[in-house]
Amino acid sequence: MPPATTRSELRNGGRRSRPQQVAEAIKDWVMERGLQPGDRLPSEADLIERFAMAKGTIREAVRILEAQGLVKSRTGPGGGVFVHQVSEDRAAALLGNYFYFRQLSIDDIYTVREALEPELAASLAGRLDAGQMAALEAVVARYAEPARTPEEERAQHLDSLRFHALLAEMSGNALLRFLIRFTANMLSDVTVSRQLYAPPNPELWKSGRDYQSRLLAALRSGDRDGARAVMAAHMRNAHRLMRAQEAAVTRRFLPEDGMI
Amino acid sequence: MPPATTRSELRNGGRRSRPQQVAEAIKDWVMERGLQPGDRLPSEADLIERFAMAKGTIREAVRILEAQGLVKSRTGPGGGVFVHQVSEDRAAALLGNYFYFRQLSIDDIYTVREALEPELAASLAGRLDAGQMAALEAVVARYAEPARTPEEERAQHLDSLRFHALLAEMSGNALLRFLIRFTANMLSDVTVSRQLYAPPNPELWKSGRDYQSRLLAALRSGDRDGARAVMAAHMRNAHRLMRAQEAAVTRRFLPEDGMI
DNA sequence: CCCAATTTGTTCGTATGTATC
DNA sequence: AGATACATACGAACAAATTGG
Repeated sequence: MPPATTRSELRNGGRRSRPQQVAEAIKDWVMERGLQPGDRLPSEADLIERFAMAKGTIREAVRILEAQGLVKSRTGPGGGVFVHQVSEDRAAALLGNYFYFRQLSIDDIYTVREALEPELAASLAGRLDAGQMAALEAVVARYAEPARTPEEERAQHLDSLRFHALLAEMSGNALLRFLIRFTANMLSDVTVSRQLYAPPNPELWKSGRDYQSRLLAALRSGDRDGARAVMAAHMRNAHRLMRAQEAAVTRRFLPEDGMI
Repeated sequence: MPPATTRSELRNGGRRSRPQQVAEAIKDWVMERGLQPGDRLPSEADLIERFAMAKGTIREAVRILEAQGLVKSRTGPGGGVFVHQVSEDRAAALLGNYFYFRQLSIDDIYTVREALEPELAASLAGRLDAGQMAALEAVVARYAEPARTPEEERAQHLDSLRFHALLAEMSGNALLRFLIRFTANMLSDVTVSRQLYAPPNPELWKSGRDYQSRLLAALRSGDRDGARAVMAAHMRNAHRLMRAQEAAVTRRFLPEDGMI
């Protein structure tokens, strides 16, 4: 943040608009001071004075940061603009926008899942407590019976994606966790909007269930390589089945999370 | 986009500010019409009229979309607000914000790289033309000589990250491409900010070079499994070396007075 | 329950900057 | 160079939300 009443010092490399410059300056200021989520930024009035700019300009700057999920503002006494930790939903939505004009195929997504999911499984082997194992088993129980209609089949498929999301949540690796949940969501967007799901198939259901139970067993017993291998086989199988339904990922902007 | 002069129809789930609602409405409008990059949105004046809102409100809405990389505005005649394809840099920056308060360790990043990079190598085996192979060889040539100073070592390390980024660029899988480049960039951010790089080590240099040349050979000959295996070994080796460096650095910075 | 203070949110009128013809 | 069309910025006033008395 520049000293009071100067609008110089706003490093303007390439014809950036004033709100953009101000947003950058605020971001730098937050970094330099090591501000944490919940910390309050100067009030709008303060910013107007310090940057010597009009209210609208300052507001646009704050909007930029807000759109990126970096700050949050509240009205009223004790209100103001606050540093905010970017939520996972927001980050996923923003990254999803990147792929809006870059059609991803089922193959593209599964190539990444096939690489990441086995590592996740391996990293969790022997590290889950009873509560976590129970939560996983509860999700698996949701498809204890083979689907009889396409709607049930679709619901089970989405449940199995939830299984992977839940597993990811148990990882201590924030990057791996985010990527696995992101890819699973991209995939579930495809199946929902394109109504892309397999017709009821008892044999498929049986093999899927088989993978899940073998995975849970390996996780419980701490069999790292076993968990990895089971998950890898599971992914290859799922990929093969989905490839049959090959379709382009729907073009759709992911909604931002409304409020935290 | 709502019909002219109505501000109803703005689906407001949970207390979103008007600019946010307008931004969402514009986004929906772009989706519904299937607008493409370069297509022009209604002028600011049009938007003011159609949404029946003040200039400032509309401008904040446009800023939100601009901050997300979805639109771009130009002044002057023929100017206006245009649909824009989110750039890779922008997407990477926005995703990077997500990890600002979620410190990633070297281990976290390498776990993902170890999973993804071998798949990239496998997918490219036998699919690169002469020009692409030449480009890769040119980058490798940049560290033809072992580094003699820590600065040279660091420069070579960054060059090798560029090698991976270049390789990623050749993938037809937009998701894999993005993720590999993103992880490589995160890694170089971490190593730079923590000044985390190995001291000159001819043996390390030799093994790194060995991996690269074996990888290029496998890529040229179309040896899919060979490329995957070489890259996997390369990643494991790099991970091991970086982990040692990280441990060394943190040890060096251990406080002498009991502070964290 | 109402009132007052505080802070962000919205509006309008006007002026300036910028690119095209 | 001048006219035109567009975004950009300013400033003052008013509205809404939240907190505390």
